[in-house]
Amino acid sequence: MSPMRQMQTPATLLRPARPGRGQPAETRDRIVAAAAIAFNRDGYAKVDAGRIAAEAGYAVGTFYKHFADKKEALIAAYERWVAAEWREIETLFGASGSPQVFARELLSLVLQHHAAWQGLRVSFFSLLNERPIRKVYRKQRSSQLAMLKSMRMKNKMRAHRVEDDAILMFTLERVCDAIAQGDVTDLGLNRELLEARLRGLIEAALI
Amino acid sequence: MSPMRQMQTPATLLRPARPGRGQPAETRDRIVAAAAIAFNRDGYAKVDAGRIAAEAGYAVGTFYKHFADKKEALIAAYERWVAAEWREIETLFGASGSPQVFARELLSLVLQHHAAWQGLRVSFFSLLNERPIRKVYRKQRSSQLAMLKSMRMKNKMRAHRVEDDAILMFTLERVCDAIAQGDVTDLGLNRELLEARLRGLIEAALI
Amino acid sequence: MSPMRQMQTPATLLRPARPGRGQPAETRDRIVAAAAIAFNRDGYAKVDAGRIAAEAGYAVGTFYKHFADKKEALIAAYERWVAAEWREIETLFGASGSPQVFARELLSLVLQHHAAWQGLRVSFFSLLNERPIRKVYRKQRSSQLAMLKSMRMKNKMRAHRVEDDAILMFTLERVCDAIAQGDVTDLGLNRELLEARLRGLIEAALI
Amino acid sequence: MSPMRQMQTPATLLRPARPGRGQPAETRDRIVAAAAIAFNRDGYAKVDAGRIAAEAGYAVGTFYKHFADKKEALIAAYERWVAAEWREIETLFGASGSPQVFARELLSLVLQHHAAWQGLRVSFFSLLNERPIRKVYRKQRSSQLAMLKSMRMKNKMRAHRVEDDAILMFTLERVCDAIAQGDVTDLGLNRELLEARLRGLIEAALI
DNA sequence: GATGAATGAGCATTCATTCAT
DNA sequence: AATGAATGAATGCTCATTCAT
Repeated sequence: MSPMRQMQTPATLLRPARPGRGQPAETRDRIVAAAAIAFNRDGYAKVDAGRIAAEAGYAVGTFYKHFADKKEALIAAYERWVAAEWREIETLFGASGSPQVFARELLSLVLQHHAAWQGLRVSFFSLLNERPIRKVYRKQRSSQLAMLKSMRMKNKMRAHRVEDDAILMFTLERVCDAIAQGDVTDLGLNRELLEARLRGLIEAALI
Repeated sequence: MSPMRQMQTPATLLRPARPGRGQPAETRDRIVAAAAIAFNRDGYAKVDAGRIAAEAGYAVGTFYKHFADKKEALIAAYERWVAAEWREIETLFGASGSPQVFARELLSLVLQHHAAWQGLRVSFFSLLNERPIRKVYRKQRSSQLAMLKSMRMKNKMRAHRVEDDAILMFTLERVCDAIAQGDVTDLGLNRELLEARLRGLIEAALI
Repeated sequence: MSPMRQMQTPATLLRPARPGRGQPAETRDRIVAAAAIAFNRDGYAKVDAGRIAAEAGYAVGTFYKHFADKKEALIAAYERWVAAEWREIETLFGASGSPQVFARELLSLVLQHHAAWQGLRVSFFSLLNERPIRKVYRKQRSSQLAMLKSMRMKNKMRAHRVEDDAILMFTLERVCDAIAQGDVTDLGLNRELLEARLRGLIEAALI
Repeated sequence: MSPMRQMQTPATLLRPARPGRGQPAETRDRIVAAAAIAFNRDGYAKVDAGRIAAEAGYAVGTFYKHFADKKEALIAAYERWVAAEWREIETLFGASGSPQVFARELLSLVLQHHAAWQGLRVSFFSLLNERPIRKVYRKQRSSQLAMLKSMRMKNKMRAHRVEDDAILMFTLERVCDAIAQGDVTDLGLNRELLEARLRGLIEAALI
């Protein structure tokens, strides 16, 4: 997971045989990472806390030291995933030049993320009717819209409606899911064209 | 086990009279209907076959006479829901006059359906990584695109790309979900404006 | 099952479409035959009454018209099997000449029967602790010993102890089971030698 | 679910104190012992894992921590039983003097074992057509034959065929089963004579 | 005599969670 | 901080049996 740490000191000196005790935050982090992978691979319902813990190198008890329940780990995994995606989007935005280039790179990024973490997304959305999940979901959405807005402002783009941002976001997300899940080719759609249309929508929003 | 009990009271008093035999198709239908409601209300994972059966007026065993497993009932419920929605859409399309009217009515219909069956949709999509669910899902999508196409043709609309239909469909669906789930107001978005934009997209597709 | 009946009259005149009503004894017989095959193939616990009925060409209800419960069908199937075996043994005994020939033919017959109906035997013996099964089992054993005795008497063989008959019977049965189940080759035993020894035991009993 | 309940009474009053953690091996052992007794008493099909666990002093879950399924517990119980029997036989063999004494003691031992564990044996053999059961069965048989051989060798007995050992083993086992199950007296056989014959066979094999 | 829809107790198995060590 | 043995409620599913038609 984090090969860097192991290079600083001989691993055997730092760690007593099994995982051993480390910074709580590190432990939590490893578990979140393992949870993300497991949920993504097998789906929320098919992964049990014990398995996540084991894959992170710990015992079940440790899992429950860090999370009140399984759901909490899912939330943490999802939040981390969203944060990572938006961090990259912001980087992209800061770096790129023309709207065309940005649109191309953004789409490519989103497609990649959705393809790689499809299962995690499905896991999260399958619990959307649970209070805490919904709450987190809305918080994310809200901050995404805010980011979009600030992105546009920084570039002095012309006034724009949040509603249009929202529609763009939903469309982009939904279509990328479809592409990532392979629906698109299965339905006989031309992926190139589809992507071109999406790029067009993004560009239009940036002017 | 305790044959004595049977002597104490006539069997007819002990049992609330069998529902009596009916057409298997009717029975199945009642169970599908009950399943749709239950999944929608509580979510796939929280409903057990026994409960569905009971709500339909039968015993568990009867459920399993008609469905190989819980998943099969979910599929049946979902298919029935989709079919109902598209039946109404077609009726609408046949009846309405101007694109404006049609767009307004279509949106209203879709919003209503999504609001009413949000939980069923989430239930279905939460199993999207299971082979049979995905298969059904794709079949549905495919036939929806075909319907869209034939709808456009009947009205001699100008040539149109399937890809654009697909994007419209995804956008409409996703935004309606968001509205139906209450995200929209929660995010401080103007629902009226949002709906207006969607109507605009629909109208544009119909010309 | 009984092709003869069908030759007397065009089947369509005699039988209303499906199995139709026939002599109760015939129906019962067909079910017993199907039960024997099913139990033998899948084992008592894995066969359900409905399946037996279906394989005999009837519905479950019919099964329970003829048998109080599943066990009863097993008993009937087993009894029929034992009866068949001993009928053949008696025929053999009546026909054959030298003890050597009889021993060879008897062994061959028993081996064949055990190999063909191993699963039925296991099914039956798995319920040996149930009262009715045990009762039937003892009745069978008893009449087998009686047959053995009368067989020996008819041939004016020298006085012999029932106990020796019993031991022979058990040995023959047990070793034939082992051979039929393939244990023998699996254990690296020489089947030819084993059979020779059994023939020797049979011959010794006949002198 | 109902946190209220926990406020009404201290948890310690509600729960009969956990058995506390013990060595996993000990736990497993207790469960195997309980399983042997339960299967022997009621038969494989009539015992459920929960009952076995309870009789061993644990909850169902603990049973499944140690065994993949019910079958596995049956296998463990049977293996333990066989091992115990052969351990005693070897002890007997090492200790005894004349073949006559050994034969008498061996027969007595086997009779006792079969009488006491008849139900466990029937349980095991009722699953003989399942792959894992058969495998275990053959392994047992194989090692039994090997033990017999080594026993004979240690005593410089004259060369002997494995096949004869096998026949002796099967005969002894089958007749002891019959005696243990009470068939013998029920069939009007003289148990003394029967046992005498068996002793004779054993002695003959030892010279 | 035959049917087969309906029943529901029964059972195997899982897994989130706890807590003594 | 970490462990992992133990818990037991929950759930999916089966199947012997009944009985109205």
